[in-house]
Amino acid sequence: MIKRTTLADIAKAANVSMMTVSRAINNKPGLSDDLRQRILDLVDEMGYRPNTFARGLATQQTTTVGLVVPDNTNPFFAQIARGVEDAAFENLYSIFLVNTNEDAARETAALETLWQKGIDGVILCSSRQSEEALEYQVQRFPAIVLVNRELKEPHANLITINVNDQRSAQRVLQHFLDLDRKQIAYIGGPINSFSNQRRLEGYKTGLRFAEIPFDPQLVESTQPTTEGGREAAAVLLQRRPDVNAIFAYNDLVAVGAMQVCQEFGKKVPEDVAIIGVDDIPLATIIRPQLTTMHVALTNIGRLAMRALIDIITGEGGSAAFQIEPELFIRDSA
Amino acid sequence: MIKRTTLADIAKAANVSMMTVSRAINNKPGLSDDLRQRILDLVDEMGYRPNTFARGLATQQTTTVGLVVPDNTNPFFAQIARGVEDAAFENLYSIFLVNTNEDAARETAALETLWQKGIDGVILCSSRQSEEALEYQVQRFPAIVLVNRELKEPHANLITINVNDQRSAQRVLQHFLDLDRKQIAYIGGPINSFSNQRRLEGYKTGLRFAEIPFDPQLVESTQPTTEGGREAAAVLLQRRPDVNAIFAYNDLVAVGAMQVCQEFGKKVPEDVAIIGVDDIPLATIIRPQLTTMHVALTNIGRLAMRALIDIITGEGGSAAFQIEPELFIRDSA
DNA sequence: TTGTATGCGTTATCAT
DNA sequence: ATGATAACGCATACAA
Repeated sequence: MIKRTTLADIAKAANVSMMTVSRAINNKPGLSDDLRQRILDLVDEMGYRPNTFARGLATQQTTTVGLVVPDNTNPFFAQIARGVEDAAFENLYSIFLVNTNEDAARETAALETLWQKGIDGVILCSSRQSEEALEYQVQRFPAIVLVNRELKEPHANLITINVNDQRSAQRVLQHFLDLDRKQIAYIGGPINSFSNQRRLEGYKTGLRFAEIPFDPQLVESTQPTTEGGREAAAVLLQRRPDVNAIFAYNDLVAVGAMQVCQEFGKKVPEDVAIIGVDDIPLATIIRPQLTTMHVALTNIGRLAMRALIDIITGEGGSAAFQIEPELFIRDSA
Repeated sequence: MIKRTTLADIAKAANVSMMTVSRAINNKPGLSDDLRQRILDLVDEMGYRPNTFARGLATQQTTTVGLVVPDNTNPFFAQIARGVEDAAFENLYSIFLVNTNEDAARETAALETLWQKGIDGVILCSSRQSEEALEYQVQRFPAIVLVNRELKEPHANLITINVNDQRSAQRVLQHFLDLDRKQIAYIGGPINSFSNQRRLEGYKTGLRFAEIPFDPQLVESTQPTTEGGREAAAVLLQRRPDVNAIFAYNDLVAVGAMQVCQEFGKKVPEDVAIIGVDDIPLATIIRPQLTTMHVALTNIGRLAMRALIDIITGEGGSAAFQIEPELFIRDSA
């Protein structure tokens, strides 16, 4: 393996002090243009690259952030991660990726590990931590962006980004009612998921507007996966064969539900209309194409990363972004 | 923000030297059990956690590796990434995620950035670098695992993991022939992709075995996406309406091709049989379910990470793993 | 069993 | 304009 060239090597070769070299490569004033050029040439020639973490030790800035997601395999988070990574790359930041597997303990462990690295900030997606645990994390990290999660108290180093789940759910209900569907079921995600709770609220509010009594029999909870959607839909359809509309927690669940409906001999959308949330690529791949609440996932990722940088550089903080999804009407409803 | 507790803080509080504390937390011999316990208690109490990178500076080991993929949004790489991350987590390693967007220049830039961090190794997926460029990377990084790419020369700090694309393609052809299909098209991925070239070779070999002349008209190249599959299939079907079997570069392409076939009024698999590669989750979600060469993607990720650790710890290196895919017969062929 | 000196690669501070 | 020295947080080598 090639030995790394260090500042000291360049300094020796140029017959100057390390500080002069440091100034040269960091574009700081304090040396003649001639010398600077001579040093830069040498840097090029000897293939010198500053060690990020040695620099980080000295400056207390690592230009490195953590990205914590439940599962990078889930298209929802994959899209967000892509946005985060793109924005990070553009701003010369690097990202640590960690999966929590939807497990609060593993999430805590992940944050612990990240903290040990002295990174500049964290983007935490769909956190399962308790309010207090999160408060603690907000205190210890220099900067935090929470995606899909809120916190009661504002903090100068915290920005939250949330999809407007309530409105999203209400928009879905409205569309079902426009379609004259009244037996509207909600297949929700994990019960301890916050966005699930908000969507459930929106679902109830939507029903109230339409003066349809809330019926617990029309609500199921499940894992946010296709398989979860299948299981929940099967239970639901057995219990209430009269269902003619399903609002699914996300597109994955919606697709699972759609398949089970078809397997039960119900046509989509004629017999059962289905609407998902997120608009992941799968939504336009399956047939019938999924009507869904479109969320600009990659943009959320980019926004999250930029917000984090803003906090780090002291230009932001204490904001709460609301992302407004839009109903994309396709073929399933 | 809470001030970080350092070794020095603990040392002062315990009235011992930093070294004693260091020994205590690293489980090294050289101090009484009493003292060790007293220090550990203090560590707990004061919430001390060693700074990974400060430690890395001293030891030249960061327990951090880079994961370079074309696009973490692509289920293929998402699955691999998940395996890598899981294995990393289990072994207390952290991973930097970088997307290259299938762009060789961006890949080079990514590796440059990673190298600046002084990480312990890199897992490089589907590299688009030239042979020489890769040789250079192998020389500068302490450890490298190449997924989906080979190198002519072996290196002590290099391990490659490749799917047996040739055999994979031949198996597909064999299945088509069993089905009595003779007009077999190949919708390949990007022309500069190595696995694409190997699959094309396998396709040709398969034809030769069956004594079917190779017909360039039956080969198309495209992006490894559903959209790419759609475009290529449309061109193909227009040019050769007699096609009755399609071997697709991957499942995404296969699904796109399948849809276009259906839109052209061809039934799958009756009129056109289709087989993909990878067996991503989508393969079992769409209807008809996709017949495909199953590749244990998450396992590849885990294997890659473990191989990398083996090189780092000096227990491995200079190996070339071949992953044998298996034909999963479902409904599309 | 415990401590001291030194170095990892870089930057900040204060001199010159 | 340039350099010497200390500091970042930790570990290694060597003393005591």
